[in-house]
Amino acid sequence: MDRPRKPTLDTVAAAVGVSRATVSNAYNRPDQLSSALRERVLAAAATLGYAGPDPVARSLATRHSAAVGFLLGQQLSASFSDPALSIVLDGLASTVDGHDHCLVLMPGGDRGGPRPETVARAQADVVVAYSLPDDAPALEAVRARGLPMVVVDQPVLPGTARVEVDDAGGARLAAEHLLGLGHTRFGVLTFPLRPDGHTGLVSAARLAGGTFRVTRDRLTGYLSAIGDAPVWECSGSRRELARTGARELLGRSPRPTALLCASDELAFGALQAVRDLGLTVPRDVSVIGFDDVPAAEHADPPLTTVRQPLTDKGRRAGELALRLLDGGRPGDPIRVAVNLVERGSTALQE
Amino acid sequence: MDRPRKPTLDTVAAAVGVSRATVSNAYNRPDQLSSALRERVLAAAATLGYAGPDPVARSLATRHSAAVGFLLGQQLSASFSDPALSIVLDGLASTVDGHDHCLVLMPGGDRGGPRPETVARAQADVVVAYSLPDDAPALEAVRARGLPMVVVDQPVLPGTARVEVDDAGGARLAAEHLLGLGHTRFGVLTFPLRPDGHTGLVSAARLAGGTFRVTRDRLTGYLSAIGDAPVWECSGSRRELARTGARELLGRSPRPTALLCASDELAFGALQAVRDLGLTVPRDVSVIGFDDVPAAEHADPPLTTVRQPLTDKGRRAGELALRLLDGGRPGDPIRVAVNLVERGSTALQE
DNA sequence: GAGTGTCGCTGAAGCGCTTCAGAACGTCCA
DNA sequence: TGGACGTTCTGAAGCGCTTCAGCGACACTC
Repeated sequence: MDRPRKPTLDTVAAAVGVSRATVSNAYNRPDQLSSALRERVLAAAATLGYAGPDPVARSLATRHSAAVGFLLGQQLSASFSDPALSIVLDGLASTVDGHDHCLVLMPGGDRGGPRPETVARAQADVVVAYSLPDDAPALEAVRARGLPMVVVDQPVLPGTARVEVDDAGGARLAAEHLLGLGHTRFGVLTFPLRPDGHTGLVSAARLAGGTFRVTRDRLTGYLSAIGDAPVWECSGSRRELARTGARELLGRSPRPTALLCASDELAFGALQAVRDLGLTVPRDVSVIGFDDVPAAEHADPPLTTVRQPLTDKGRRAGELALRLLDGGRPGDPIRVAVNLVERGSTALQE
Repeated sequence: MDRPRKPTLDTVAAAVGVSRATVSNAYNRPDQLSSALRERVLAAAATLGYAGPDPVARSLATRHSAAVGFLLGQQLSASFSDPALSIVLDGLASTVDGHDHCLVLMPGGDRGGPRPETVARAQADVVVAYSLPDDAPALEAVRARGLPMVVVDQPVLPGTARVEVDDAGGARLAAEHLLGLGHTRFGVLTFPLRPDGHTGLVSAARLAGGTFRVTRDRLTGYLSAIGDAPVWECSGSRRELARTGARELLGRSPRPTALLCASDELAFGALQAVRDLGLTVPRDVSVIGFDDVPAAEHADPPLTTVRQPLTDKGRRAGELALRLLDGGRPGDPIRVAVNLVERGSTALQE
């Protein structure tokens, strides 16, 4: 069953009796031919069932592909359930989408980031990396291909554009807020330090050897202000995991009076855990988050948290990506600001 | 500033002193040359900084691109906050990722589905469409390009592979459950019938003219069992919108004793609305959802809902996509099963 | 009426790769 | 010894497009 061969530029050119260049121009540079001829070309294309220049061939000839690659540190499912990531991605998408670009998603497996083979085959001419572990093999694969890259929340890589957040500073802000309220006994809840599925209390060695920069920085920010405190690591930024972890932390004696969480998502789990134990936030336990996702404001009680401009981060990343796409230089890192948003989940500790 | 031209196959071939075909074989058909030579080629490539065959050129030559396109009915932001979509996408991704394929996301604008231009330029050789409106222009664009397509939750398109769910049957199951519990006064909460941002009560005409098949079917399922009932349409499947809508419905007199929601996400908003009014689920109001996303089980109270196997749906879509990629025929539609999961959000109505 | 533009179109090179039909050179068996 | 076969490598065609120099032809200008 040989289906009719797909029409190409040549097919159309032959049908109209013009050169191939002219048909190409009809699609790409309407000013290069008379509009009458252009109409004839387009009409012929329509009757022949020609849907326009083949994207792959066009990419080869023009040497760019109108696609932005996105390197994810986790599986797609985890990514999609992470509101912070979703918002960043949305900011990014809203920027690049307006320019007829597609997003090529390269999800990470368990090993922290996409497989290098996936990167090697992906048709994108700029790549955005987001919260990968420092040693993700995909980063090397991107470098090897010589693709321009913008890294968000990521280790400093030479030659890349960057969007940075002062995670440590933000975390310190949160810790100092609690200190100012008179808290002295803390528990810390965090998402992974390494992509190995670990759950439980974190040793100093593990903390120091963490490969997720964001995690390390937030924890460092917390601990540098409050001194030593038990840190519970969840294997993902999921509230159910945090609920379990928070119960562990609250079960220690003396019981912490404040829980510092590496993300809002974890803080939501902590709020639930406090309720589970018949305690009240913030009377018995203060809880503080990080990110300020939309749900933070609507939590019960509304969550005190460190705000980072997530949409903006994504948008900035998108703009940088577009700039690199145009052959621009990476330029200086863009730093976005963080600030503390005081709401109802933290209170004075008598 | 002319950066050194990127090495190509020829560069490597020249360096090693072999033909271009041999270098190509070193990457693609190791059995076609001695392993000693292969080693030399690969070593030369490494020192030259050659990262392997260019994906675009390779795609042009082989006429396939190892990418699966995904047509989204909504903007990326909405997509990422939709747990059901996320789970489907994850199932899909886990299937195609194992085969070194990437996912090319084509987000929809406000108009219901991606712009045709985006589709025309996307480098994918199979496309998965998910919950687009019946009349999405992107569908026509895919057809025009002659790309194979698998449609999920979608109108029947000739020549496409399909994954289907009995939405109407599932909804009827839910409605009959409530009827069996003695309920007689209902309210229905739904996500959009058309991609026009409408919020508020739904007229019969609007219902009949809805362009989202899933919405239409679920509502039809509900209403065919319970008879007439007020239907509130939210402009997205977001719990905050549902919370508002549910408050409206519960404000009517006589007050409904049961709320049927087109998705779990909407049901979560409904639960909140009931609480807002100082009422209790399920004593005062029963609430039922659709999808059975993971959070349904952990809701307060745990949500009675119609379960559809979301991950499985995505996986099936992925398998179909891979089959089409291999030149396979679409075959018969795959139907996945739905069933009622009774939990704590529904109860007898005295 | 020679010089200068502009407009509309074409020819041909080239983007970086795959692939297929051989060529060259053993090896093996009869 | 010679033919059949394998193995290893190569030459060249071709994937479908963009783009750039250039060519007529026609319209202006002084």
